[in-house]
Amino acid sequence: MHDMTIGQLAQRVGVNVETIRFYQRRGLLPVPGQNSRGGASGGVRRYDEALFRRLRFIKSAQAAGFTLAEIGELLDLDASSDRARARELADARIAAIEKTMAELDTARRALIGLSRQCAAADTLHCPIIAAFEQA
Amino acid sequence: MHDMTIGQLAQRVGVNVETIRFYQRRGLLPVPGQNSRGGASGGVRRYDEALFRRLRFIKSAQAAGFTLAEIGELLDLDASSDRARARELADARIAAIEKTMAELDTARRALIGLSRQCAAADTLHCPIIAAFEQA
DNA sequence: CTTGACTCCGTACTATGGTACGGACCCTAT
DNA sequence: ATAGGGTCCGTACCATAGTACGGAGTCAAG
Repeated sequence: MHDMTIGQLAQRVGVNVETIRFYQRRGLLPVPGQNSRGGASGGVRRYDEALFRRLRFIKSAQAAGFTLAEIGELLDLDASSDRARARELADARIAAIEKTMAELDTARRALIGLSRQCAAADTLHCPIIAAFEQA
Repeated sequence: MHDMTIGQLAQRVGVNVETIRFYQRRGLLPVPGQNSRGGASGGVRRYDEALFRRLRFIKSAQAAGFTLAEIGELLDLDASSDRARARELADARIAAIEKTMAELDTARRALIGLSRQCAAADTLHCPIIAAFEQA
C-alpha cells in the first residue's frame, strides 16, 4: 500500500508538519498506530489515503469559514449520522457565506473606485476614507 | 457642536468601548484632547464627527479583509497623498477578495449539495467529508 | 556502521484582534 | 452634597490557529 510519512502527507496537502500534529492534539486527526517492527511503542507512523482525505476536508471546511471546533463536530457527524444537525450547520454556514460575499462585493466595488481614482492622473489625491462611505 | 463621549461613539458604530481604546493604543485613532474646564489633564474626552468617520472606515476596511496594520497604513496614506501606494494596496486587496469570493462560492455550492442530501428523506446519510471532494 | 534527514513528543512561544478588571476621577440628577 | 453611571488609564487576560524548539529515536544510503 502507498502509505505516507507525516512529512509526505503535509507536503501533499500543502500544510506544515506542525499543523498536522496540532490537529492531532485537537482531536481532528487520529494518530495512526506505529508501524515499527513489533514494538508497541517507537517507530515512525504511517498515514493512509483516508487520513489524506480527512486532512484535505479540514482545509476545505476552513476555506468555507468553519472554525476548527465546528470542523471537529462535522467530522464526528460524518461518522454518526445526525442528518438534521449536519444540515443545520451547513445552512448556517451558507447564510454566513452569503452575507460575507455581499460584504466583500461591496468592499470590492469601493476598492475598484478607489484604485481608479488613485490611477487617474488628473485627480489630486484619492480619498481613502471617503471611498468607503455609503458603500 | 454635537460631539460624543466614547460610549456614545461606540454605540453609534456598534463596537465595544474597549475596542476604541484598543485602536487608540494601536495608533489607529487619535486620542482627543480633554475638554474639561481649563485643566491640562483630567476630564472626559469628546469625540467628533471626523473620529466617527474614521472609526467607521476602520470597520469597513476590516470587512474588506484588511488587517489592522494595513488599515493603519491606509489611514496614513489618506493624510499624505501617495496615490501609487494606495492603489497598490487597493489592487492587492481586490485580487484577494476575488480569490476569496471564488473559494466561498465553491464552498457554498458544496454546502448546498450537502444540505439537500441531509434533507432528503430517502438518503441514509449525508457524507460530509465527501461533500467537499472535487469541489 | 555511521552520517544525515526525517520523525516523535512535549512544551513554549507567536500573531491577531480584541475583552476584562480595578481604582480613581468626573458629571449629572435628585 | 451625594449617589450612580460613565470615563480614564494601565495592566492583565482571552480565543483562535498555528509555529518553533529541543532532545531522543529511526531509517535509508553510502
